[in-house]
Amino acid sequence: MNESGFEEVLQTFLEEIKREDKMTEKQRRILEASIKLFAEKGFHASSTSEIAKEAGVAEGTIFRHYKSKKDILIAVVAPAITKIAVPYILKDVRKILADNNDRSFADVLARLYKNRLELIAANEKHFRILLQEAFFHEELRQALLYTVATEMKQLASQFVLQRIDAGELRPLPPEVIFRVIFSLILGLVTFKYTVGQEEYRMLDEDEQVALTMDILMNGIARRPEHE
Amino acid sequence: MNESGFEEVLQTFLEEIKREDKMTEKQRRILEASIKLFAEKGFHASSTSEIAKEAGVAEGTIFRHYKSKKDILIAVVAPAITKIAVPYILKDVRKILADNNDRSFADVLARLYKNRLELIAANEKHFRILLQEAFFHEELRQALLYTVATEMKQLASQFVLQRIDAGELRPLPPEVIFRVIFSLILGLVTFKYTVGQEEYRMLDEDEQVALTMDILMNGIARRPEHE
DNA sequence: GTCTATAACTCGATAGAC
DNA sequence: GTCTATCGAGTTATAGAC
Repeated sequence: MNESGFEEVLQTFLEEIKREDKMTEKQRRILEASIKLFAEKGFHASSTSEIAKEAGVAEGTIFRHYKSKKDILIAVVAPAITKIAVPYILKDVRKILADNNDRSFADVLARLYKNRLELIAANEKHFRILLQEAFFHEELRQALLYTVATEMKQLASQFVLQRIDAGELRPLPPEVIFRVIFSLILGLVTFKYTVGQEEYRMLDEDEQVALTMDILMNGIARRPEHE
Repeated sequence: MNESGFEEVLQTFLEEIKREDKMTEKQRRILEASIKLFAEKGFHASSTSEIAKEAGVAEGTIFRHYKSKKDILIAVVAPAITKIAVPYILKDVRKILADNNDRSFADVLARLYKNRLELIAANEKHFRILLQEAFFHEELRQALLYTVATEMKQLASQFVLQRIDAGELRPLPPEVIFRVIFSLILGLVTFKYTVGQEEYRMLDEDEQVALTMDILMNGIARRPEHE
């Protein structure tokens, strides 16, 4: 899974634009260069002169098409997020949830967790920048949240409800279950990329995921044995 | 709890410095102004001229004491984090873990969660900036992590081990339990401040905490009834 | 309080398409 | 000729630096 990296998806996106839009050649190159530079170094660290140079156009040309630098961001990067980043982020989730109806909930989730960790490891730099920019710019935050969060929640809730109906899970509010599942992956990622080095290596990643799944399914409370 | 806000703790810190340190009056004022401005608007948004103005010194004076703006950040703000922010963040945690030895684990945790949500709600702006700057500057990230994370983990692990020994919790690796507990509060906070408005209000905060505790203690798996 | 660099942004000149 | 996309030197502001 994740055979196609971010760059390839981006390429497809750019070809689509070329085909369908009535942009000039230069305008397309500005757009392309902006996405590239913003994704590489972030919005703030990319100057308009760099964008111009990368796109092979004069700096003035940029402002003929976009009235400010922020305009490039919201007019160009926000759609790119919803059209590139979001499908890319969700692609595997759909596949994993759809293809594994016969597996146990814990098993599906373990796959999902490992896949998320792989996805982030493979695109660490892009995630950093996306996170950083989302922190700064309300427009991008919304582009991300109202697509990724909403859709992921929907996918997960549906899956959870199925499993509740099947008697595999306790009948808890699905949005709470989703939040807990999401929290645990968020925590795994956070620990991996912050405290990371020292203690994270004490247990390997698979063990961390397995133990987390165990706690998610069974809780941490000791309970009286059955017999 | 949390009677004393961030500003008061800062004040105490500044008075201490005045008393004990052999800094010049101007140097102290630069430090004071830097912390104030960085905490208010963040590092990037605060210019050296603003700092100079706020401190009532010439801009040149700043560069006599610190060779660059980033120097101010790591030489002045990093210590301030470990001396102000960290004790402030940990204060209530200590109290809650120490004062509640007779209560159930779930009960203590629920108190802790509610307290953390209160702490963040009361200092939302400062947390935002701290998070943002930690994201950018390795030095601050370390100042935070290697004090907050380490100490909090130690406090929590100790508490968890007690409860494992007492037979209240399953004998799982305490660092994993800590990570899960931490993840869940991180998730609660993240949801509150992002997707927040819509669905978070469907269940009130106390209910969210209670359900999260329930899942943490008992898991989400349906199990055969005892009888 | 001056200096230098660099950021975002402007605008008159230009040149090829029709 | 005119129109429109383009160029790029120049403007203004503000940063950090000393």
